[in-house]
Amino acid sequence: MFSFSEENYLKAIFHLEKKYQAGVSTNALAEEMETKASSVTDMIKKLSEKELVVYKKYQGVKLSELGKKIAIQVVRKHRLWEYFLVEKLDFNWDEVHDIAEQLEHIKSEKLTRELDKFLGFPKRDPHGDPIPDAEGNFSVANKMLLAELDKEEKGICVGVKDSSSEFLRFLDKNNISLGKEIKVLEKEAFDGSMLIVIEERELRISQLISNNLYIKTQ
Amino acid sequence: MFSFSEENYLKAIFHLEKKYQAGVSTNALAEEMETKASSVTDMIKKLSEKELVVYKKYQGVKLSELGKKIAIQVVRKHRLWEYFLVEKLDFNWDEVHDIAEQLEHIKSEKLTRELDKFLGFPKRDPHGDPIPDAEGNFSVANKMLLAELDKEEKGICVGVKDSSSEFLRFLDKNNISLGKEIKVLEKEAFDGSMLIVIEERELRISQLISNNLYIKTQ
DNA sequence: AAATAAATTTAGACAAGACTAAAAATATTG
DNA sequence: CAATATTTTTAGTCTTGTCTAAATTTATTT
Repeated sequence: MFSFSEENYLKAIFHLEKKYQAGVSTNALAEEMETKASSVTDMIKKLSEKELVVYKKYQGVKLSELGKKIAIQVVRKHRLWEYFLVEKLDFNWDEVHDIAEQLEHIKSEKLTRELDKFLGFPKRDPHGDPIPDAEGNFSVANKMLLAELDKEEKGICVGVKDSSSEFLRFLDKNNISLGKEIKVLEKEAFDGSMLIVIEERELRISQLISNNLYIKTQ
Repeated sequence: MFSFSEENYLKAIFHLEKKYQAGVSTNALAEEMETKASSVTDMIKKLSEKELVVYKKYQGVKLSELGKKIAIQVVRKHRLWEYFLVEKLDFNWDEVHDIAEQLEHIKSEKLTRELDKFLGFPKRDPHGDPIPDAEGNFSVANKMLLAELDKEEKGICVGVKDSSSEFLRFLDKNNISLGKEIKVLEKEAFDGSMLIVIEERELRISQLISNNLYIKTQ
């Protein structure tokens, strides 16, 4: 059907469209794909001929309806496999990305459906990102950054913005993980740090941390 | 590490070596890989340069120790995934081959180890073929063809020789599946057909069938 | 608004893996 | 054992996806 490379481009455009609704620039895509701008131009032309993207020279690129559909299926597979690796094979949530990058390209609708069923139709992957259903619908999450919470407000940890191994290990070390409730006790205006309660423990975290933790509020 | 194509060639040579111990011919490999002899020559040269195979012009090809190790790992992954698909995702044993052909190339030693553990270290895949362990050892199977059994002998169905969908569906229809005991009641010298008992049912099967069913004897 | 800077595209090249057609080596046969 | 047939290899081409370097377009300055 579509090559790994084509699928990776579609997925990258899908993610970048959130930030650049007007159209994803060649350079932004090149950076995301860790390749050169000229290679991106080449690939965009091919995707455009296949009507997977809408492209006008020098104007950036957007996904077509078809392109978006395919991108979402790749994202769906990626996140289902991540869930599988963590929940069934005891992987740590900072180890699964590279393997899921491979597994997301396995072609079999039935496999994806059956995997979803086997996992109990999970709604979020181990990083808290929503898993689209078979039709491509996200059961949307009103997640926000912990940093946006005010004093005395609370929420449930549902994901991370920065998913680097370093950050994930920091969270593990401090026993911050998905599903746990976090309450803000104090916010320090001076440096943006906050004092939080998690599992009865008080913890002071810097703004860098609270800016990279997603929580779901009631 | 190695490309999908390289891994597929190594696997094909591994399988063909059972039949052609003296060396696998270019044509045999071309047929197995469903490609042209000239393409095979090209690839063999590359594998030879990487010391994955031993090759002398016009003399056929054999796996090196390294090549064999890699081939066995691919076979291991293929069979573990087949087992996963049938046992965990409720696939039928005639549906899993094409998907396992894709999954066998996923690169992660940890994934393979964890999958093996998750599945309970199975010894045979759904077609009855042995699954090598992490070190590449087959816990060998003394399987034989049902056709080789004599009157009044019995065995346990452990696999198929022909794994075409047609054959597998025939078996399902007649409720012949892995793990079931089969006893030979009569053998007809004239046409090679036999009368067997399986789960208290008597069934007459042709020699074509008994020649394609592997059983394990005590 | 011209001049410079930045972004993007084009042109030409390369590696992997495949193909066709032709040449060379090995096998088989009368 | 020469003649024919078969197998295998070589030579040259193609596609995919990438690259560098140069050209072109758009954006930003002064």
